[in-house]
Amino acid sequence: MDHPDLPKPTEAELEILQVLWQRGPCTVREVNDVLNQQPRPKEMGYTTTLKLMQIMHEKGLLARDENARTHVYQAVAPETDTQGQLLDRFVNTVFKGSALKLVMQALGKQRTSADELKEIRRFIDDMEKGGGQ
Amino acid sequence: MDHPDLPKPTEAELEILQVLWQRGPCTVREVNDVLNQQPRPKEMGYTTTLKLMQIMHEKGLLARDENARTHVYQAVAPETDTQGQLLDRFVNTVFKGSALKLVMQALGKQRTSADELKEIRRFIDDMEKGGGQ
DNA sequence: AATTTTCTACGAAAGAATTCGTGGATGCCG
DNA sequence: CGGCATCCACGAATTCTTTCGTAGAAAATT
Repeated sequence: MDHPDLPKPTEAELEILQVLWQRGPCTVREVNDVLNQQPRPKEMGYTTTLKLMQIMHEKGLLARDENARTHVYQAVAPETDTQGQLLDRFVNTVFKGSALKLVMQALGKQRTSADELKEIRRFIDDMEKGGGQ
Repeated sequence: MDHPDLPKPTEAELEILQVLWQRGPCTVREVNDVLNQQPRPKEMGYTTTLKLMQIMHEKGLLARDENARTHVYQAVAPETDTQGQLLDRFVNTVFKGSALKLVMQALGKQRTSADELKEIRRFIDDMEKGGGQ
């Protein structure tokens, strides 16, 4: 445990992280291309992406390899860690801390497939046996 | 269906909504007091709360009764609607649309009580019987 | 009736997050 | 070599959010 704990990524930063998590280390060009392929309100300029990634690097969100002229970036924190952190925050601010309410809304809202429901049930079984409390 | 769809509330706005959802129609003074009772990084000034609630009113997030000199505000959208909207957004941006992943993280991360787990199980049972698909 | 308190309105300041233009360096191609 | 494309750095402009000071009207207090 020696993380100088990373700041909460902003919306735009999160989009970039998604790309890096999904595709592994990338150049700014790659990230920018991917972002602009996927549907978005407004095209994102190259220098915008660049600037964002530079800031993220300063903040410690991204590591980069500067050996080649074209730098290669990658996410520092693994996806699930960040998801967990954001989820905590979200549950607290939107559901006043009740994970239960959140889960029920999530299950109710999206039409969850029978398979998924089964999987969740299995998951609950495991929790009750194993790691309870 | 005639909502001019409400904008996504900001963090600060969400705090105000929480108060209004919990306590029903309130004056600015009440909301401000409640906010300052509950633990927060920095005391919120009265005019700050006022301004925020005025803006929320302009945006259509709050309705207000201006009959008395002291206006009374209330949330336009019910809590669960807003939670649902934010949840959708959140699932999409953070979990790439997989409600399943979100649920599993939520259950795994927070230590969920046995009672809560039971309740969720019951909920799943209902879903499988009733509203599935 | 004069003072003090409580309210709204308004606008501007302060802060964050995002977008973009420009300049200089490096590599590539003719 | 000379132009052209690509990259990084930097700083400024823009936009969104939050905070606050001030002013004037209405109510309450003395």
